[in-house]
Amino acid sequence: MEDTTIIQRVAPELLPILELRYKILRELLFDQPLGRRALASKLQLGERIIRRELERLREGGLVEVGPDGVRLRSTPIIAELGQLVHQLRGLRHLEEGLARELGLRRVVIVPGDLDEDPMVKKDLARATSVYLDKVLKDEDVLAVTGGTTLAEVARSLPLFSSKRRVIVVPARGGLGEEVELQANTVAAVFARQLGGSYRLFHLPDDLPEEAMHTISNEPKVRQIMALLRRADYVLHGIGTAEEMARRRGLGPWQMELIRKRQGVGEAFGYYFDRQGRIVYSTSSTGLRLEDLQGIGEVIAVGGGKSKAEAALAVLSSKYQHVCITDEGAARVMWSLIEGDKRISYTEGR
Amino acid sequence: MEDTTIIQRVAPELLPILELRYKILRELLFDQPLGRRALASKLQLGERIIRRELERLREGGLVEVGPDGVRLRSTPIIAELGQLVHQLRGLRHLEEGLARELGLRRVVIVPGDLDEDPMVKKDLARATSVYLDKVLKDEDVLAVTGGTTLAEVARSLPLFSSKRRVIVVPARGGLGEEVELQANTVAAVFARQLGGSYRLFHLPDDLPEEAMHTISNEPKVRQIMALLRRADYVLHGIGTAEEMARRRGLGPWQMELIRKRQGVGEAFGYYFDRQGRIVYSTSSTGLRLEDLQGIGEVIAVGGGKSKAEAALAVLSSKYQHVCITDEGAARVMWSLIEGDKRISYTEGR
DNA sequence: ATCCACCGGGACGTCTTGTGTCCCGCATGC
DNA sequence: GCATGCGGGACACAAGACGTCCCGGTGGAT
Repeated sequence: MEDTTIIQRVAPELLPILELRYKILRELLFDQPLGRRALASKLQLGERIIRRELERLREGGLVEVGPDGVRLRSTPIIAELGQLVHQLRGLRHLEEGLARELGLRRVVIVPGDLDEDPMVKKDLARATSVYLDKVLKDEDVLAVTGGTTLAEVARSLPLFSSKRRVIVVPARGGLGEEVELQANTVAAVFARQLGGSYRLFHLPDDLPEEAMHTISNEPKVRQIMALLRRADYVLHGIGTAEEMARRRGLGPWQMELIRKRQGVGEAFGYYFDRQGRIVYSTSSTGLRLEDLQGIGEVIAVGGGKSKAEAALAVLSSKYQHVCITDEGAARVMWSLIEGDKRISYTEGR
Repeated sequence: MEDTTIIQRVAPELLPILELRYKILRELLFDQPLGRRALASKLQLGERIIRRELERLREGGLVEVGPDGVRLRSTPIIAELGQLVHQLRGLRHLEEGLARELGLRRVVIVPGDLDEDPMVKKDLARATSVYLDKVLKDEDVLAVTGGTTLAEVARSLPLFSSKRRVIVVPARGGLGEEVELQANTVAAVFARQLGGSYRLFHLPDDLPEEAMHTISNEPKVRQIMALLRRADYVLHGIGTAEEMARRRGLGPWQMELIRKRQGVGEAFGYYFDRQGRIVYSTSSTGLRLEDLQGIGEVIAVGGGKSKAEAALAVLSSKYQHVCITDEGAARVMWSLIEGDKRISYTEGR
């Protein structure tokens, strides 16, 4: 295991420290001597912060301080520090790049590839719980879908630092899958692990539209729908169009249509092409896509190279705010984005 | 340059953090689950400290916390962390080992070997100024000898974080060397750099004993001697017996006597063998060896493989409290100590 | 020679974080 | 049922971080 990997796991707080000092040293590489007010201004940092950091850099023999400002004492180490920072940042670059390209608030990437290592699902789950632990507050409403990833997330919730009195609601109805993977069950496990409460949704997710209309007038259903629409957080898995079409029991002509229209990703019964455009939809009970616009934060979770295209499709729909994925999927997404840019550039010439 | 070397220079504060976390994880390797009060007790640390560290280790996925205590989640990383800590400690082990073996309060080692790289003298000087910066207070009295190393130290004093109103006194008289290397000059440069004051010692260091007696009754000389005897710190260089005998102008029969008696190191006109026993002495003006016993802290500075034996001789005399040296000298000192131990062991059987 | 701009160092008040210590409810073993 | 150890919560106090301002020094421009 690389030293940088150990440090990332054991003392991740080193990175911001090194980043800051590298920033200062690099600035001095371009222009020296500089005073700390000038450095503070250039780097948009507090004067006191710069003073503290310069003190430490001086103690380490990297700079010397004179009446006219600060000078470097050792320049070769700066490039090597830059490389170290880059290594420690590791997936941080990719996280930030994808967040920027996809217009997301946050991307969290765990090492590995779910396609190659099933244990990565546990890491995805752990990262999701850590994230939720940071954002969830008492009395928040959390809507969750089903599926294997979210079931694993639910099992990981003991990682929470403290009980949280949230209301957990299934974001969709049952899909005829194993009871353990249904949104109802996931919601119940979530709630129990968090010390909160939950509401159940005793409906299938694939009713005919007429029945859907009739049932949506039921008071209980309206109540759950109202709760769902004001959820603070929605947590949902990412599926490929093909996989989800099969799970929803779509017929061959429907699947052919989706394929023909190049649908690759699915969420909430909607099928998206690579650009995030809806190419097909099935009615579904529970939250609909347009309901997501009123949600505080929509978190998509999923990993594995094979799901990268689906993830990109779903995320390009601009309904999500946060994505938690693995390195395998992230790298493929990045390549696809880069490829898209090259095509756009070629088309523009 | 190794990553660990970069970290040592740019963010040395990482080491105590990793050491602490390694300590906790290693304890759990032996015995788990453990509660934080038990860990606090075993490791002699505050309960709140342990709680904070466990929180971070939990966030990093290294441990999991249950109602019955803390368990490890990932054991292979612990051995690797141990190796990383060992690497980061670098010369710290040698510093602590030598301090222990020589009964010193502190040993400071800078990388490199003065015999191979003259720049190491600058590093020795820098380390000495950093050390003095930490210990010197206003109104302290500092006695300094001469020589090239201390002249370099004097030039390095701008590294001090703030002016210090200390009184600097030459610890000995002139030796007929270049004026720049004389204790008087070194003292003056020290004082000027520190913003303090200094006293001069207008005497040669190698007067005949009768003249020494006569002059020691002079009021001015008595005054300086009184000041020297109550010095808070003495800073002196380390010389080989041969080199110093030559500088002091000793005759061939005297040098032969020192050699015959296996004198290898010299300080304050005293010549020591490997065990720190005095094998010869010349009268000298200024501080005498026995005066050192009343000094708060005696700091010896010197480096280079070729001086290791001399350093060991001087330090074995038990007059010093702190030693600042380089890695070249330190490693040879360590080997000599280990060799002494083997000889003692063999002789004991 | 004077003025101005920038420098480092000093310092103070406020805010944030760290730490020691204690307590509560839970779980387990006897 | 009791004792012991657990994690989590919380509070008071201590320590450190930070923002902000000021002073004297330095050097360049006029």
